[in-house]
Amino acid sequence: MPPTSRPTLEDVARLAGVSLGSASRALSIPAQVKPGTLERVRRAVEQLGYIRSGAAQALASRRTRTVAAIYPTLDNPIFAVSIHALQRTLWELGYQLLIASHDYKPEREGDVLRAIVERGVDAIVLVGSEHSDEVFELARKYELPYVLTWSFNESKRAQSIGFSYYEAAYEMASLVASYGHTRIALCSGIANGNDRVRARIAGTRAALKVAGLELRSEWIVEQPFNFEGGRQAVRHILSGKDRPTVLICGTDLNAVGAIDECRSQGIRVPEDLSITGTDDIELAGLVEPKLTTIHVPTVEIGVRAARKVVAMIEGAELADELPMETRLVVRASLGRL
Amino acid sequence: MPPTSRPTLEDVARLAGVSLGSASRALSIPAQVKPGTLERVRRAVEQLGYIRSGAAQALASRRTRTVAAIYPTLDNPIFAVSIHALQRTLWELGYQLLIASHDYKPEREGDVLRAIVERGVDAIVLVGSEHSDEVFELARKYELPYVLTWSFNESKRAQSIGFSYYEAAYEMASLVASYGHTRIALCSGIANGNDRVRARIAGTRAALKVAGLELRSEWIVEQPFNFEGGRQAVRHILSGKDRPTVLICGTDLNAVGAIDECRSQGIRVPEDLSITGTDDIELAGLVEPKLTTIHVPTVEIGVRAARKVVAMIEGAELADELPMETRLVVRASLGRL
DNA sequence: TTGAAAGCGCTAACAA
DNA sequence: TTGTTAGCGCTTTCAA
Repeated sequence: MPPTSRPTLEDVARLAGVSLGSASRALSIPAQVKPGTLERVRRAVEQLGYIRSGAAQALASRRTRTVAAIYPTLDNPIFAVSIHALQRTLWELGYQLLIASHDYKPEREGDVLRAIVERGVDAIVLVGSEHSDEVFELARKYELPYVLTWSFNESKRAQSIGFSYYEAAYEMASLVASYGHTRIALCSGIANGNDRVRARIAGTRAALKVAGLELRSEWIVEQPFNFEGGRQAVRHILSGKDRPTVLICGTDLNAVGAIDECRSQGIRVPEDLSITGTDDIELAGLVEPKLTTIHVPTVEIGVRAARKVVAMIEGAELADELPMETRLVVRASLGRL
Repeated sequence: MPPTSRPTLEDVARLAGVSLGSASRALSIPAQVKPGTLERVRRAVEQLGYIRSGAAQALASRRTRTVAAIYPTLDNPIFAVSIHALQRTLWELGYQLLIASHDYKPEREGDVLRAIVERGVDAIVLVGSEHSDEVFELARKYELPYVLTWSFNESKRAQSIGFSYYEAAYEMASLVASYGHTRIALCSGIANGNDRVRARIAGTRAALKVAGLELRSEWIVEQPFNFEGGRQAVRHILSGKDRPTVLICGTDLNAVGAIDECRSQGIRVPEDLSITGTDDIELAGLVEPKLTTIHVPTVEIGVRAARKVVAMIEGAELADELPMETRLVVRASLGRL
């Protein structure tokens, strides 16, 4: 017979014949409670099917045991995989994940964060290192620990878990140059409010400069990170009178879309146009031709972000993070000239 | 100068020169407050940078304005897209999304739900109609409204938002039979604890029966819903002495994996083996050959689940749901015999 | 190790 | 329309 309304800790204490305080301690700090008492509380909990009230607990303890994450979007596979790892790891550590997105509209992030703060969380996970002042102020004001993910930054002011987009882009551009390409286009993603995109452009440009090459501004194509963005990029570079021999894409999604557009326009990859990606999603090894890309530690970012953020909440000693490794994956979509 | 600690409603009331009650009402039910009072409260809120405490609000009002969703996994694109829509719609309706997964281990779902109930949410979104008794009991005991998504079921006992997997599978199998295939294999997904998979098998079998065909048990391959599962399915059906002429896949992910395996084994699609998918993810139109598949209302499921669940929370009148439409998408991967 | 009691910050019923 | 006040269910001193 379940009681008509949700049992409270007081019900548990009464049934167990102990005080409210002891019942609370039995659940939260069992080490401070005699085995006998513990056992009686345990039995009462079981008998009543008691479940703590998170709201009351949160109000009294000022801890919610939940972490919020704000992503640009949830439906990019790179984020979906990482979010999955984040959620699993948080779960193992005893935390829940509250999730939100701003659809690549950085200006909305403040509102989203405000709603989340109102809801109550112990810490937040953000993507990238560029956020509005409002975001950082809110975090400071409410003493919310946060970790910046995906892009690693040296600055000691914030914890970050990720890799250097600059370095990754530099490596790819160097590889492309070493294959003899001189006319190089970049499908970079949309730079506004996105530090990763800007780092990618800068890294690409730097590597080309070392090779004595130039990244022409008309060949930097800003497109969303999806298949269609890749298609558009191909259309764009084909519309000029001069044509590049390679298109470096900021995500594999763009690259796959670009390959598809080439196929429908009868352009051979890599013979007529080489295409490279970034991320090394599973699909990269499945398309024809297989994608030359950069492997990034998608799952590991989720796992480490979870651990880091929990460590911050719990006031643990924080090891200094190092930038994570990326790795060129050379496959057929990049040809030699 | 931000105050040293988070301002409370009492601080707001004091600054505005009104009572705590009025301040609360100004925020929650502004219609019951005089414009002048409202304005003073509004200014005090702004001046203090006040943000409500969700925990206190939840404790006093017994509402968290949070909805939980439990998915098998977050990194299947079909779920990622739907979750994104769910989150967006909930956000528009003023609710936050707490998200969890059980990695296709239905037996873990009870534990996950327990933790969520403890955390406190106003309602839950579940995938499929098959759940452990524990799940339904928990929902009942804590009077948690829930909606079952993806698979539509007639039963009036629960609200569901989705389509008929049986019908969808039936249509696909009918199409396949009408193309002259008689030796038909099915990569179904893993049936244990998954009503959608079982409905798919039943629907396929029923359609074939009408066509005078049989679905051989050795050609029902249970594999996870990912690329590798599709690859394995191809290996499996090639290992028998008798070979099917078509492989119907339960997800496009399987189908794409299957196509890839065929390519690496030198099997032509659809000449040597036809392959069909389910879901009509964006990728389905990008692979070679393009996938014959079933379009399912991925985004719409997320949107309607959000609306339904909020309606239930807010005690609104619930319209009867109808099964959602699916649609065959015929492309090149299915050949005629 | 335990019990008593004072909040945590808000909502909602009631009275004015 | 507003103010007053009693909780919501827990944690956490403090004393015993």
